[in-house]
Amino acid sequence: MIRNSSAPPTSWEVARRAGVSQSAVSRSFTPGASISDATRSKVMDAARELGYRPNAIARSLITARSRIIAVVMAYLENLLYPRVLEEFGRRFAALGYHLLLFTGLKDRDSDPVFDQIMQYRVDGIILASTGLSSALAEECLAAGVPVVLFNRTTGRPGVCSVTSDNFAGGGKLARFLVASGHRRFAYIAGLASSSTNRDRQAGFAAGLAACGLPPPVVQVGNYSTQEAAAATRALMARPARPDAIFAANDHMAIAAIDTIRSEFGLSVPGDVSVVGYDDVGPARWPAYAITTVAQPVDRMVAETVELIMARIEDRSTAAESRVVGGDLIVRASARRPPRGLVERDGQLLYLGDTALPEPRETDR
Amino acid sequence: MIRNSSAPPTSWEVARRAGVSQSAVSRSFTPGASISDATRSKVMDAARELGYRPNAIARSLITARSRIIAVVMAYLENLLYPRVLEEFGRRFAALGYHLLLFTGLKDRDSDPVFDQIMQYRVDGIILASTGLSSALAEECLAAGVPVVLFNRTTGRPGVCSVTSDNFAGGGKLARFLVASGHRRFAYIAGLASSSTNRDRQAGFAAGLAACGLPPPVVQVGNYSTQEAAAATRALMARPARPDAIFAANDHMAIAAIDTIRSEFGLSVPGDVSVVGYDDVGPARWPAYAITTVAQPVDRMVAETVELIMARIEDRSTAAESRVVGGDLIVRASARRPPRGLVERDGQLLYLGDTALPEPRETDR
DNA sequence: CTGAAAGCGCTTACAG
DNA sequence: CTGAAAGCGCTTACAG
Repeated sequence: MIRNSSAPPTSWEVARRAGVSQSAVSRSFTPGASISDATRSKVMDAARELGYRPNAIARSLITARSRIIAVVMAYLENLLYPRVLEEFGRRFAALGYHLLLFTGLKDRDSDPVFDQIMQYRVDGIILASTGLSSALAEECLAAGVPVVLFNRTTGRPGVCSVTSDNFAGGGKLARFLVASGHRRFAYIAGLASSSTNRDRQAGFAAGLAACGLPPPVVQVGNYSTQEAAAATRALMARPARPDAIFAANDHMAIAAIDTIRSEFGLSVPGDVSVVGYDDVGPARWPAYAITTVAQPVDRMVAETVELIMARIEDRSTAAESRVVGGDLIVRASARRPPRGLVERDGQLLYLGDTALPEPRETDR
Repeated sequence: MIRNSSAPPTSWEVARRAGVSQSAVSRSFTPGASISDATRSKVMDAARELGYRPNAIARSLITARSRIIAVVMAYLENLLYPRVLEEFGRRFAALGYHLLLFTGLKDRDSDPVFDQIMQYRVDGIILASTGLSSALAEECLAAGVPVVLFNRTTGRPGVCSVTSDNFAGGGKLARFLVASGHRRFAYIAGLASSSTNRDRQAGFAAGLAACGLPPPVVQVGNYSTQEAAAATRALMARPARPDAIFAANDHMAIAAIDTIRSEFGLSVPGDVSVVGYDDVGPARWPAYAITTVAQPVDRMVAETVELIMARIEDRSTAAESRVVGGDLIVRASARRPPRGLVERDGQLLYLGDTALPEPRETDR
């Protein structure tokens, strides 16, 4: 590999060495371009000798396609998101797209972040774990850049989103806990600004209502370990201690279980049942064994990629909200109901009890 | 905001609207460029009206600086890496740099990944969690792109790296366990190709040797939950069951603890002590409370950023390997020694026992 | 199939 | 301080 300077070689240098035009070099690296085998192989030889790689930046400029997708994922502490990120990495790599990651941001102003994203002329934007979702989505819409909200929705129509069926999931958990004989229900809420949190809570309350029960006592955990622990303390200090706690995600359910066991010396599920949402890795660890509603990450990522790619192909494609279902996976953090359990693929699922009423969206 | 077409406005359009030259527009967006306040404010007004943002792609092409850093992080399952990623995001954003993330890759060939990275003409590369480190580092070196290995080293001199002092950490754990009266030592190894794993093991063995003890029994866990569980089973099935297990990282220590408790019905640390490495979030969860050596993530990230930026400024800067120390944090997963414990910042640390010999690098 | 040429949207000497 | 112009490294009609 011969290199005359420290700068990477250009298509002109390859052209000179191969004895062809610069256009021929470009065509050799463009799948489907009209070029003879003989020319292409001369070019490829020269390219190899020089260590040439097409400059994606220059290509982006002329084609107005960067093949870069911005992913905004402010917080990675909840293991759901790292898993999601890996899956996005895999899928987009297979399509020849790359990920520009915006993480570790404090939730202040959305404008600077958005400016950065737009300056790189990304082909699409995925908004996952961020308090900025709504504001950013708004700006993307105005700028005409394809955007998909992942694991959240916004009131604004015209914005694509992919979520699991949080309302139904909350309802399933309510019926599961009622069927297991619990009587005093509590909910540890996530961020108030999160649609996912609101839907889970609404579904939970609707599920209880359908069974003739009042809404749960609510304490706010804001998806944070510290705040969820504090919320648990507040709940456990009540005169009428709850016997079933639904934490808006597994990450907070872990904090709740730890707090109940280590600070109150009580047993989970002996004294109080705790259920979560997501089915992240630690939910499966024997120390927690959380009964939870699974979010089908692979499926959700696949749908998101599909929505983004369709809108990159054709920007006028109408907005769409995809909702995918998730199973209630029964483990050991909550007392179990006498019936309705089914084993599938080595996992115990709760499919419901026909004796119990099913809440509907209209109950919301 | 007026927009005539769907394409974002260019500096020419801003120039026309502001009644100045295109150069003036460019200068208005270049900090330190020579431009009058009057002209700049005319330009800024026009830019705001049109929704103009400089095209970073075009800028990159002409300046030969993309302000993009590639981060290769194949696996995010170990929570250390998401935390590291967030910190990189924060620090590079503050410097006006962006992260192109390569994750979710299977460890096959390094070439395709490297090709992708190079096509975007990134200004620097950080190689963190990947089996491809050595091969990729080699290619970066050949291509003259600044590269820093994070949490690993390569035999090759000339490659920058940032690690914690894994050898010393392994030694500290050995002395800690010896001082606590353990006699039968085991090591659950990470990937054989990982320098971090090798250093921890070497330090552990050297620490034991300095106390006149033989090397630990070794089973390989390859940093995987499944394999670490299998390794634990193999260790616990031995006639002379170990009374102290050092898992090469916390992620595997968790699997070991779960396996010992749930499959063997034994107590940690009552029947067997388990120690780890990293001090990731779950190590602090009461259910595990892992005694572990902390990796000072913020410090390691800061050093990495410093190394990368210095080499972006001046490519001829000589390679450097930075090693930062980490404390042994004492929690409840291992029996404690009678002395040498000190409380600092609300954490219990093991500072060593002067009665015990300290292993040295030369013992390796 | 091939090459000469225009142009993507900027930055930056250069001359005034 | 300002503008005209060259040029970054490509893609892609256009003409042959």
